[in-house]
Amino acid sequence: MPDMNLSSIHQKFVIHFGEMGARWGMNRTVGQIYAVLFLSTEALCADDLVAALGVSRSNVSMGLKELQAWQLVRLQHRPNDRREFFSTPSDLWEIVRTLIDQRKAREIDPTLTLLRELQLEPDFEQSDEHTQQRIQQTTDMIELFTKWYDDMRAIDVERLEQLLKLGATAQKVLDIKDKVSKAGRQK
Amino acid sequence: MPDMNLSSIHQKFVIHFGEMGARWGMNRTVGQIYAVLFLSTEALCADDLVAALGVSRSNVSMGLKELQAWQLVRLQHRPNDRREFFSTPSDLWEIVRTLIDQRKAREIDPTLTLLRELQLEPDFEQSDEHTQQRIQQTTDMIELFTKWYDDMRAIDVERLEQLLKLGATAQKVLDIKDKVSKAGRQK
DNA sequence: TGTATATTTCAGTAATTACTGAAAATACAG
DNA sequence: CTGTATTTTCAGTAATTACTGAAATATACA
Repeated sequence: MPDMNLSSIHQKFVIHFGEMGARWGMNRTVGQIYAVLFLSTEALCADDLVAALGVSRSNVSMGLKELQAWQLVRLQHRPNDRREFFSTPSDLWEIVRTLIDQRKAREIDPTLTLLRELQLEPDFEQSDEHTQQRIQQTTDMIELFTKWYDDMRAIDVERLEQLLKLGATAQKVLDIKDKVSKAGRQK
Repeated sequence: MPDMNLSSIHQKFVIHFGEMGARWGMNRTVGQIYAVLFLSTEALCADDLVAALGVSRSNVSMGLKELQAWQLVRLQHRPNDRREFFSTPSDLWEIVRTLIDQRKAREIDPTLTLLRELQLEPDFEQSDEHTQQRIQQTTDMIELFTKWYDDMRAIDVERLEQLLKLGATAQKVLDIKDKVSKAGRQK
């Protein structure tokens, strides 16, 4: 990182998210571009990012393309300026949702597709019990998680936050519900 | 993949998890080793994996080391046999928990540490409002998720499964709880 | 249309990561 | 100890991925 005319805080944040980005299927530069945009008060153009990060213009261009593919950045224009300016959604929940959606689409969904295909193959029934079980278990678990996630996606942020905060307490509430319905059935 | 004397089902599964492994901070071979162990009825030794995957002995050795670091495989010995045999936990929930724990420890926890450090820096107060907010928001969100996950970790699998299956329904139950407690307060 | 500005593409190169084979270390039975 | 089976280490190499600069393309508008 040669340049980086960023404050100490920004610099540390950007470097960290560069490293993290690398673990998340993006690369360091992509992570860093995102971090700069995330902390920036206003939308930035490609050259701003070149200045901030000290990487080549073409690298920034490719990085922005990738971030657009992930739907993690917004593109906007200014009057009398033909440059493109980029920003991140101000709502962090939206960012997190997008991230999960994208990773789900790239990793979970193809896996689920494969697992279902395997179960339909003629060989499947002939494979050993254990293999069948493993594939079934995995399918079931992914379906459980994805259905749950779809549900969570649908409810509004405030309630979702409430629900997450409750954590294990929720379980206690459900126990009560359970007892009540059992009692109902016994009548 | 030269060798692979695996059934068609196993082969497809193994190749897929190899590709996925690569996106998950492991590499292809590590993913493939894991997949073979996951589907195997019995524990396997390093040479079994060499035979199954057609990669070098040293590659398998390194892969197994990494899987042990992730705590994703179990090591066991057989009487009158010096070799080490490896297997995966039979309980898929345990595997998933380990995976989440490990990724949390490698990605989330260091990020949280950094964010907290940034907030303690003298520069923090001087940075612009937006930056402060972003860092605060991110910290809060990570804390929300990690606390929720800790809660979920603590409850037993059966109830967790029940809770996940409820999904958005849980929210309705909580609404009722909410109304009840409000009514109580009004008394 | 031409020109200035902005963005993208891409071949070449740099950097990183993965893999191998050979040698070294370890474990253990006799 | 000695010999043998097993695992690990590591230097060298292969493969992959990231990055750059230059050229090509696109865009706006005079």
